Amino acid sequence: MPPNGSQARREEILRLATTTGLASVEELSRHFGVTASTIRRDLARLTADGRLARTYGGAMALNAHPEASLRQRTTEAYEQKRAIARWAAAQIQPGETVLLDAGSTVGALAHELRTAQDLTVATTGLTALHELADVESVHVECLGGTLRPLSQAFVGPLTEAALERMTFDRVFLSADGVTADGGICEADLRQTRLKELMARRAARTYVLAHAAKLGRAPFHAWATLPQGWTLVTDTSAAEADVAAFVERGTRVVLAEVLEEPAPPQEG
Amino acid sequence: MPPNGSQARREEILRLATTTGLASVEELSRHFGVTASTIRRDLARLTADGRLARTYGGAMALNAHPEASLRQRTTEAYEQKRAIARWAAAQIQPGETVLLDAGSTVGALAHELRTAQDLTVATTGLTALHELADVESVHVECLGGTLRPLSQAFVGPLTEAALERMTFDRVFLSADGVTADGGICEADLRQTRLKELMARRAARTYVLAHAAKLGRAPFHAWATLPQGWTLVTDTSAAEADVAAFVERGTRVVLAEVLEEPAPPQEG
DNA sequence: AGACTCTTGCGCATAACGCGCAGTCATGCG
DNA sequence: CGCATGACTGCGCGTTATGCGCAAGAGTCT
Repeated sequence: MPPNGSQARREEILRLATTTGLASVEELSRHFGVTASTIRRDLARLTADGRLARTYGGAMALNAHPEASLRQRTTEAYEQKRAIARWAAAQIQPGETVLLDAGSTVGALAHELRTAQDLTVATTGLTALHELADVESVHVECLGGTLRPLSQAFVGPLTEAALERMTFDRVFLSADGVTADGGICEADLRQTRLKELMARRAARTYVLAHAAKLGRAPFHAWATLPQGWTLVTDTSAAEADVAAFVERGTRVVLAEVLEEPAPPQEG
Repeated sequence: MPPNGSQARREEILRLATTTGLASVEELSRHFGVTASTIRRDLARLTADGRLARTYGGAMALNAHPEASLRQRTTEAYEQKRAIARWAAAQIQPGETVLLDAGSTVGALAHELRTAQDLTVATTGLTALHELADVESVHVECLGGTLRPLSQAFVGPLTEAALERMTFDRVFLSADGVTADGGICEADLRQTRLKELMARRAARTYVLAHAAKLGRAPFHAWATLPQGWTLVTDTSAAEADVAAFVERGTRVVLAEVLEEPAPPQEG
């Protein structure tokens, strides 16, 4: 027997919500033979614990489980990342095969590619995989490998072996930090090594990194890229940062954040 | 300029909801300089289109996009699948390395394994991957390959190549149909070939299929399994169906659906 | 036994909701 | 040019869900 009646009911509510996708207060109330108040209390508690989301007449499952940390990262500097992703998506020609790294900015690119038509996408990241999983018009190849929970990225021998079986028109890399002389900075040596391999398998290499990542070196593993790569950042980048890259012969693109949103005419 | 003022506002609302994660009616009302009624109308429309979910004071993003078809499959015969998954999870010993197929039943198994401690899971399915992506105590290996959107499964040369680099203590396979003489029935020959390979790489093979799948052959691609595999189904299986498997020397397990849920005392 | 915690049901004030009506603006047709 | 049409918005009202306080029941520990 479950430890506690009310606790068990909450778990069951959670289960119903995640499977059915939605559960109304009234339904739940009838199902358990308790008052709507009790159900409401349960839902309030579950919501407070961040385990589901409240809707008007009931509750719904939370996409939740992973991505709590990732989603947060996705939202920060979202406009910049989106602008970068848009520019990157525009570079891709019909019929090409591209390689997408893990990371939120590259994830934003994957989102842009949902509307693409004649395209093959290979990826080492779970984010891109998830973005494109239901898109029938895009051929998706997953390189596989060991999943790193934090970055939602695949690394290791399987990934590298898969890489050796493919080449790409373009590769889009993410980074924890980028410097003009060092290249890409990451937390994990396996990850930097993989990025180097990825760059080597593609005709054109792009690094997608919004302005805040330029000149930053939060970790100590580095990936050096072959000459002729393109840094795609946003217009908020400091001129000095950009200049450092240009001096080294790196092409720098400043993606513009376009202000399509409605007029915020505060009344 | 966007086509229409109200249309643009709705898109913006949607964008705010997906990035911020949540947007209140009042905030939106102030942001756009319109009445709460208008916002409510927008939200109602967006909700009706299935593009976001309504909450009490506002709206929130919908995890939405994938799984529409998959989630539906997940819910049907859910109790049976869960019982099967529980039994399967109980078989796995600490320190083992197991291989999980794609499919909703195996996905339920992956869900059960979220609480496992010392375990390595390899998978050819996106569902299992997603279930275990945020679980730090489980080591996850993705075999990669071509993603089939419908079944959310990886197939093809990359998957097979990755398989050749690993062996497993147990493999848990899904099936569109199972018969005593034919084995596993699937829609795609690549998928059946892969399942055969998977079975060959594991010391023990389990096929997870709820009662409705027994004796069914909805498609015409077949995977034959090596002797000594175990069929895991539920107690609602017809005796004749079960007998057919037992006669052929297949071990059959009937997982019991336990009725822990609250009394459905309809008033 | 008595105090305490947890939980539940009930009643009520409040806030959010949906709906209908009327006014505005742009478009299109006679 | 005038008027009908459709889309959109603001406003008011009745309906509904919500949250809170209070009291009662069940179980536990001292």
